Amino acid sequence: MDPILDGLNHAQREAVTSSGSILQVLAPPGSGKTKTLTARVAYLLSHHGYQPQDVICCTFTIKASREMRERLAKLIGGKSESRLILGTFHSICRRYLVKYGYLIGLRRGFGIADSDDTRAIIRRTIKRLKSSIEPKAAQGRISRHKAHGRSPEAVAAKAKAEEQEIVDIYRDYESALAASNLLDYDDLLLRCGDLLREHPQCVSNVQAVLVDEFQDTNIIQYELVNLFASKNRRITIVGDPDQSIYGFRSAEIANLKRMQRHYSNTTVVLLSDNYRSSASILNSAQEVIEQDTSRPAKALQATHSFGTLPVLRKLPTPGAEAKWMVLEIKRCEAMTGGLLRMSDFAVLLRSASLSTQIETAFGRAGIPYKMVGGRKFFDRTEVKILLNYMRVVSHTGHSDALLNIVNVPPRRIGDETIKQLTGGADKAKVPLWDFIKDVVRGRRSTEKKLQKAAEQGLCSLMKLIEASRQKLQDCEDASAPRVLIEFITERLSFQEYLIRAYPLDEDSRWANVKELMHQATEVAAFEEEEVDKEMDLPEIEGVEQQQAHAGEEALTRFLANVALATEITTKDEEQEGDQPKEKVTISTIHAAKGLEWPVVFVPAVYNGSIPHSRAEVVEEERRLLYVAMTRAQALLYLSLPIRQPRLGEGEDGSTTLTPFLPPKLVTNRFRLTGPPLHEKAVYSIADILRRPRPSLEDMYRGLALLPSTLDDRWTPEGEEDRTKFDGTSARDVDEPNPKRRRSDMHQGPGSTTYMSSAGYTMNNSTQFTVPTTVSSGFTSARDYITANPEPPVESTSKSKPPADVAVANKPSASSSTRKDGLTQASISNFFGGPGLQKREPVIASRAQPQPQPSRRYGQPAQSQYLTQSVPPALSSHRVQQRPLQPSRPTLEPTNPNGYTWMAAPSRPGPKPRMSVTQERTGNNVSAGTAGTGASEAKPETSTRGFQAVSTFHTTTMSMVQQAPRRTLGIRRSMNGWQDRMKRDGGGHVS
DNA sequence: TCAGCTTTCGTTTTT
DNA sequence: CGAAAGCTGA
Ligand SMILES: Nc1ncnc2c1ncn2[C@@H]1O[C@H](COP(=O)(O)OP(=O)(O)OP(=O)(O)O)[C@@H](O)[C@H]1O
Repeated sequence: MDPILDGLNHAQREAVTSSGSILQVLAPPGSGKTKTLTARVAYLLSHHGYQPQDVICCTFTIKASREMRERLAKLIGGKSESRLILGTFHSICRRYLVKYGYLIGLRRGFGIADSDDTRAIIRRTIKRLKSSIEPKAAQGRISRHKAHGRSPEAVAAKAKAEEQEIVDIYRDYESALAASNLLDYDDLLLRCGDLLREHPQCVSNVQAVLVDEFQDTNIIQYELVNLFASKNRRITIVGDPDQSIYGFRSAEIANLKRMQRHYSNTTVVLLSDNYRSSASILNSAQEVIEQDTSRPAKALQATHSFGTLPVLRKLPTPGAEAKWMVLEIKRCEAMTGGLLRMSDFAVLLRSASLSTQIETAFGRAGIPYKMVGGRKFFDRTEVKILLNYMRVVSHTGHSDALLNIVNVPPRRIGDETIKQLTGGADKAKVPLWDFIKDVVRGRRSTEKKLQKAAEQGLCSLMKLIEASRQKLQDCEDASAPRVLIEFITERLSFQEYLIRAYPLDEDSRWANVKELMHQATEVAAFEEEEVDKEMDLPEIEGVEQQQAHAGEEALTRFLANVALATEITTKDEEQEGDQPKEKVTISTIHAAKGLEWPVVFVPAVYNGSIPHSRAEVVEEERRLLYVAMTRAQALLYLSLPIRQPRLGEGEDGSTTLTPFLPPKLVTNRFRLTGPPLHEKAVYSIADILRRPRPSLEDMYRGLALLPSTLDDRWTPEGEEDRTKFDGTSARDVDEPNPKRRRSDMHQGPGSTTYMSSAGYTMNNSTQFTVPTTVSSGFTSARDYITANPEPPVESTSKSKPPADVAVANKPSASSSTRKDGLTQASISNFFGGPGLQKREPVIASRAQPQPQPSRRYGQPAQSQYLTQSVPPALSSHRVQQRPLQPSRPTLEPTNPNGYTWMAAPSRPGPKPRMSVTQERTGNNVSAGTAGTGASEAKPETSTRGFQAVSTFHTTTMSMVQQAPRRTLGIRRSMNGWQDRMKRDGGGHVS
């Protein structure tokens, strides 16, 4: 068998081997589109005899390109993958323009205008034109025009009155770019289109063109695809309309249809098997996307088991939300016996700005993370300064870069001087730099005489730039970027400057400078390794421009890479051990496109965040949530703070759950707290990840460090669980809730205050008083447990105690050396005991006839039964007997389109129904919009009384802090939580 | 006129 | 919190 087709299913193979010249692979997330595309590249090379340099493959991000190159290296080997023309549209276009741009009159050594340049230029012209348009808005509209290929003239032609202003700015902006020899992101595509239209011979070698994530291409990119393929007309694209999330950047889903219309011989292959996510995750995501009624129904079939039901968690505040993630990550890590590592977790955000609280919480908890997307390394001011120096050195006509550094570090060149200089340069119609040079040399003068100090400053700047340019001339290899950075930092006494300017964090800023140097070095090394990184086309007489000067070339390329880079490609930062960095990923949803993680958190799913308050198209926001959810393989956590202080001015800051998660969907497809992670749940995770199941011993091992084996630090309604505190704790909560405070004052500590903030039934409230009252008096968990060997009777009968509570309450707990009553024995019970290990394969593959939410196994009673060696089937029977009264219609695990349950189509009967019932009762909270926390009164009891009990072991331990500077150790006071909160709130530590 | 300080405002998503 | 505008002493 052809190794290329290994591990592909029938439909995938069909796509890979299709003889169709125009091929569209349309498929839902996780169906192996990228895998298929990669295989097709390999297939075309090996079976059609195409040369790698004759194949163009466009991915959406640089990261995706890298990954594909790596995958191909494994698939075909022989280094031929390095000759592929593979990259983002922008980087491929840049390569063509570097080689052939002169054919369309492009000046050599052009730079790329990043969004800062763009913004600066637009701001300047708006000021000059005295326009009242927001720079941001102007920028967006100009880019939109460009992305549709509309020149200023074209816009002007049919512009309405108010558009006229934009046209002026647009024109001005274009000429400013030209003056600085800059191309912006849109220009890269546009000009490359121009080039290939006028000189198709540049791509006359191209045999095949492949595009990933085609649903996110814009019109220009679509045209580019056609131009690339103009010789051989062999195009393969993969995409998924449901995952189109770049409409704000003028991406058009319609390109799919457009292509079908354009090429009547288009072959369309649909894939429907999902290999990534558990069926329960898929179900919920599917229901989200199906709310879009304009969308045609699509087949989507899970190949994995039902797995663990996704979580929709409510928490008091964003800060609590972040802490909750910390706890859940630690809980998952500790309870899965080494199955999950830090790099298996991802936090996906609608906006990068949401990351701050998460980052601080992770930092305090010692959870290693990396932030991708959002604020970029190359955007940091200190880095930016050096880069701008390099840009000026590389091309002195780059006036914007020059303006950015002309007075950094301070050279006594202020607003007035700058006004004189730019005004003079404008008048003389020469570039700013030339004008400055002339002024310094006394060949020209400004209207008003410059101050002496300013002139001196200009003089020293000129000397520096000239010296740097000389340095560059002398450096004739790829090390130029690094040499220059070093030279400039040296000459500027940059480190001293940083110390002076940023006394608070000069060290981290200097570290960034070091990192920049490192980046420059890496680029150099990279170049030497892969000389043929830039493709060469021996084609026609289109001779590439003489490489001019290797040093200059390396410099422009470095700067271009910086402008096009999303994140730094640091191979192995923080050495600190030979381990490859194990880190949680924090990312924007956009940047997570195409990726997958075993465990995914999507915080802040409230109205205003997603859909974003400024979003133009709600459907796109829904797709965004869909994309985020479908990144998860085994565990999916959505969450929201019920109060967001910064939101809504005079309001109480309460949030509303995103409309994309209507109550019915939440009730049916989500649980409200993190799942119990007992043996079977863990096995199911392992199976979905296709990893070996951890041993029970390993699973026990981590437990000692956990404050709780359950997600019970907050109530399912998202309030502080008062049983975790004594009465004074309100102020220890990171974001004190004013309401809560007030009620504290009225009712005094230690009482049942917290009920006032949640609409519990009386029935429940009587239960609450027990633990709450006790908590202020008892001295140790064990005391309490021995004093109350059994939970309150009604609770046992009416509610379902969390699994580990049942365990913790067993008398055997008293033998524990732990004060929380968690013994090895009880832990073992929790997991069902070693004896049970082999009893059932558990939810495994699609062959498994009964899709049951795995959390069923986590039901409290269950673990008790398990300890008694009752087979799961039986225990579920027992569970069903419990007096459950779901207040809502019990749902079939329905699935309108009939695909969600296909993982086990054979017997959908009563079983699933029962499981869903359990879901409901397990989390008896209002599934409705998260409002003020008023939950519906429900007949069934809550687990409150038990949470209190479980609290007792919870409170005794606090997490072990790994990071040395983060203090803490194992804490055994009854105030574990409380102390921790204090610390967490208080920040600094030893 | 410059530099440094305080104040204010607003905060999507990305190549 | 970071950028940008405003204010004030040198
Ligand atoms: N035939 C298969 N058998 C087993 N696993 C597969 C198969 N095809 C794909 N996978 C796995 O499914 C996961 C998703 O694959 P891939 O990333 O290619 O999907 P995708 O359709 O591109 O997803 P997205 O649309 O989210 O980008 C990967 O882990 C991949 O290894």
